[in-house]
Amino acid sequence: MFIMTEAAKNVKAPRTAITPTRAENFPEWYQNVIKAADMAENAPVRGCMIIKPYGYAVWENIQGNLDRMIKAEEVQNAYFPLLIPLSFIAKEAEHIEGFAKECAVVTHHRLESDGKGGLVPAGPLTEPMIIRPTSETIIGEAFSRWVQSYRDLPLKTNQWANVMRWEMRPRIFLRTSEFLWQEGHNVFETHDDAEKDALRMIEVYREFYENYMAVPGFIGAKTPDERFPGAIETYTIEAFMQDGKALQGCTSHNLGQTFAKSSDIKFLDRDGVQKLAWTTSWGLSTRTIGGLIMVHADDDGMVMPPKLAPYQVGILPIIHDEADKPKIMEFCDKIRKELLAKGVSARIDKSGQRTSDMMWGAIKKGVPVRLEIGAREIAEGQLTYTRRDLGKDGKKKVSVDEFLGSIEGVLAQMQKDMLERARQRMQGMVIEIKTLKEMRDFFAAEKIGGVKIDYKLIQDSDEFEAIKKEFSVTPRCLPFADNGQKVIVAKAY
RNA sequence: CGGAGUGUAGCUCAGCCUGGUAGAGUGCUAGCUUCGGGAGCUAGAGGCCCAGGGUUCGAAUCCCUGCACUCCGACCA
Repeated sequence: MFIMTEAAKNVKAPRTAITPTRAENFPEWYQNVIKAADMAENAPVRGCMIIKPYGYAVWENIQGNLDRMIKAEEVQNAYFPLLIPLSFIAKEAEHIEGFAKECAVVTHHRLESDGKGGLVPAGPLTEPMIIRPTSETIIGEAFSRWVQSYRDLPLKTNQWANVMRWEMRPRIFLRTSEFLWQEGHNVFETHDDAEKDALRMIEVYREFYENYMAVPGFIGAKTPDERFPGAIETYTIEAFMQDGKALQGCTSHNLGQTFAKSSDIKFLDRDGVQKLAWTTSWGLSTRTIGGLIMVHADDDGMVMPPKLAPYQVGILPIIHDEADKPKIMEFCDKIRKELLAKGVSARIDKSGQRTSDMMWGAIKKGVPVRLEIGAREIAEGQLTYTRRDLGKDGKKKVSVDEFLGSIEGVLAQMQKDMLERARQRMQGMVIEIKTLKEMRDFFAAEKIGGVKIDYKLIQDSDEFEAIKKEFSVTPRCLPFADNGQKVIVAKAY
């Protein structure tokens, strides 16, 4: 090591791939990470996004893994229509009140020339349709026909679909008017079965969040005013982003008999009596990708957890001399095939860019492991690789056999380290307090994160209402870990 | 829906105050030298200056009216 002069420092001034940095301007940093990783862009329609191949690959990995976990719960996939007759949603008072403001309405079915080169809607519909903001009502209608006997229960159905909620203030991935999700809808004989199911599904999500996303969270129940319209219980995972705001990562609702009543889902029980069924619904959306970014990305861009990465190893051919190119590319391809045989996804950068551009491209995309292969590696039989989350100091040089033998372990370790790092950060962000005075001081000091407090202290409290309003914070959840006795309060996305 | 800001090259923006017909950086294309944590030179392609109206001999620039986007609130399962 040597001591750098001031001049040398300026030349080598630390430069982040993303500007501004997280500390400088978090919302702008977030958007730039997405742009730099080439994951998505805003669409011509306000509030809608185009998910680009690299971002969509993450969604496909979320789908693939979560779908397998959902099916393990004996749930079957189906598909229900995008358009819902207005009369369906009007059936349930509380539900409609929750969604009415956000509904897009289809009122016409035909376009005609206006004689001035434009088109105008003609053919008004006798009954307007809404574009589904969620599918409880239309699935309820089907279930009322499908469910006749206790023998038809439990009925467990999931759909992967797009939904639309007209948003006042869209943010890419986090809050878009159209988004992709899965929504599960289950029907049971009893309240207890439904309650167990709602709890079971939040547990499935917890496993998914921790094991695949490497994102920890506070798992618990929503306070009554934060519940899904029509639900008797809503369970959630509240994850904490690097700016200290909470993000509801998914939800699982015990809907009681609310929707069974409005959709008339009844079954003939063993005792010959017609009974109203009990339902649940549970969902996880593309919003989760926003959380993935805000939890893991750094000032150099995205950091992909290996299990959700579009490709886990980015192979960068280092070519100094054109004559070496065929040999190097052939070697890269050989390594790629060996990785694929082990179930490790890999991609060779064939862009022909300069080394540093390929390198930074992979960094910004958050490719878990970068593998540099040049004439040197081939000559020495060694491979040079770097874990994205450790930075350049984590660069390692090992033999080909050692690399192939250890890569799965390296990826697994990275996945584990990312979760652990996120967990440490989350724990440091939420402090336990005893009084509302402390809560006021905490938010007044603009501290990063949230607080945990005795739930009783915020119930029917005018001071808490005042704090909520003044600092725009909300109760996020009553963690299971505290048996519902305590509540987490924070700003939220 | 309120407050603020911004619409000019693929992207980031300057020019506008003080009207005279289009600029920079970056990216892109080609060539050469380079290349292992952000390289340099040369040449080139690329713009209905958000839209509509007005003022003017003349508007990216001044004045109206829209529209869109961004940020901050409100709202939000």
